[in-house]
Amino acid sequence: MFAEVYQIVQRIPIGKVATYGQIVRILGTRDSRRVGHALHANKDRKVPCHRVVFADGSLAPGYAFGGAKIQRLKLESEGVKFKGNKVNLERCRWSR
DNA sequence: CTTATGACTATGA
DNA sequence: TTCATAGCCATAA
Repeated sequence: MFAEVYQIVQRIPIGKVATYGQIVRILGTRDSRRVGHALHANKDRKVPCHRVVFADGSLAPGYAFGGAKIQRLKLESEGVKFKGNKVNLERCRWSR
C-alpha cells in the first residue's frame, strides 16, 4: 500500500518534485488521494513528502508538515525553482 | 458491515 | 482563469 508510495517518493532526486498524479500513475491506479493519504499517514518522518506536489505544482494548503510556505522554502533549498506560488514543473518535474 | 471524509485530478460552467 | 462537481480508493467512525 503506502510502501510503494514511500519508495517512489524517496526515489525523487534532490532539486526535483513529483506530482500526485505522477506517483499514482507509477502505482498503476488513478486515485491520487491514496498517495496523499500515504504521506499523511507517514507525515514527513521517513519520506520527503515536501517533494510531492499537486498536478499544477501547488502544495497542500494547511496539511503540509508545517505550512505550504515552509514546504516552498524547503524545495527552494533543494534547488527547485518556483513559479509564483507554484513549483516550476516544466523544470523540476521528476521524470522516472 | 455501511457511511462519511480526505496531502487529488479531470471536466464543466 | 477561477469555482464547483464527479470519480477512485483507503482510513476513520
